[in-house]
Amino acid sequence: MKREDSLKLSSQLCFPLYAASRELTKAYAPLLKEMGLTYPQYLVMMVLWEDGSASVKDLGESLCLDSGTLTPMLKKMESHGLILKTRDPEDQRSVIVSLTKKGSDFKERAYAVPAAMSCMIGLDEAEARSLYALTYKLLHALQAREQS
Amino acid sequence: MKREDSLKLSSQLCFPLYAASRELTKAYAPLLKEMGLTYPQYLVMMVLWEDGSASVKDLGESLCLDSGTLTPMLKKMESHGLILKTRDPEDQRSVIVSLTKKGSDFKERAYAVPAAMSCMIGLDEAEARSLYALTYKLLHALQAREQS
DNA sequence: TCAGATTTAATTTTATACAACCTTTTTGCC
DNA sequence: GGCAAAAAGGTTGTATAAAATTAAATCTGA
Repeated sequence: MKREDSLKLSSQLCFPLYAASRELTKAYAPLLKEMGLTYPQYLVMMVLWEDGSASVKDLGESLCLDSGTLTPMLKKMESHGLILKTRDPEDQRSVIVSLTKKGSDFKERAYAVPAAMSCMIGLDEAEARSLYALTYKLLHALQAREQS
Repeated sequence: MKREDSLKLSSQLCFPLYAASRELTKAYAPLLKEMGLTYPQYLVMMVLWEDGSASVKDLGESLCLDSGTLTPMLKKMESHGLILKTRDPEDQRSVIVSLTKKGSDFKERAYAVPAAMSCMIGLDEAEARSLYALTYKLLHALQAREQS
């Protein structure tokens, strides 16, 4: 690529990723609205549906989010009756997040979400698999960079 | 995929996209810091470096951002001396954004940014091209959905 | 054992994002 | 011309995000 093209928006790999990520969040919104969830909140719920409970640190590592984002988000989810927060008796620094009955029951309704989304992405299965692999590879490369 | 797996975080196509997008923004930050730009502001600058000037509507269409995001962002960029805002004499509704000398001069320094980023993404050229194509395909599919 | 280092959350500050709504201006259309 | 509809940008309210700082609890090595 010529130097003078390297600053064109259309040459950027990062821009469609950034834009598609935001459009995806917007596409999720109407599906999650009936459960009163936002997309990041839905991700927290997925971790909890799978693992039962998790510390704030665990959630942060799973979702690549820090406490500055999670703490206010979890506070809202708690006030909406989806989760409970308790201190770990073994280590009082750690806050354990778990599901309420309501939060747990939402799992059944949530199965409709990935089903509906798969119709919206406009990719066939091979493309979706390829995109999945590439975004994870990119994510891991960027995370490795953070250590140094 | 089995139904019970469909809500696992590791089955989601959207999550690595969402996480990688945020990690990318973080990776850009130190490169842009010396120019006092954030990643979204850098995108605005790229449009202006390429086109010279653009209305708020043009910027919104190019970057998939609405006035609720752009208006305060452009206000900051103006106060930092990077851009100018003038009303279009042809259409008083429209605000034309253009570069100051300082903003224009930053283009030379910015060539270092895509060069540095290409080393960070951990993808070879074929993978980068493939990811570019897939994210644009996804972006366009999601945008088409918005009309309906 | 106990002082310092580390870990874990919470808080604060700054900067997006987006939906919903509002104001001003322009455009159609009769 | 006159007026409804559309277009453009701004405003408000809510929800992330991330960096930097603080505070509390735990761990660790001399």
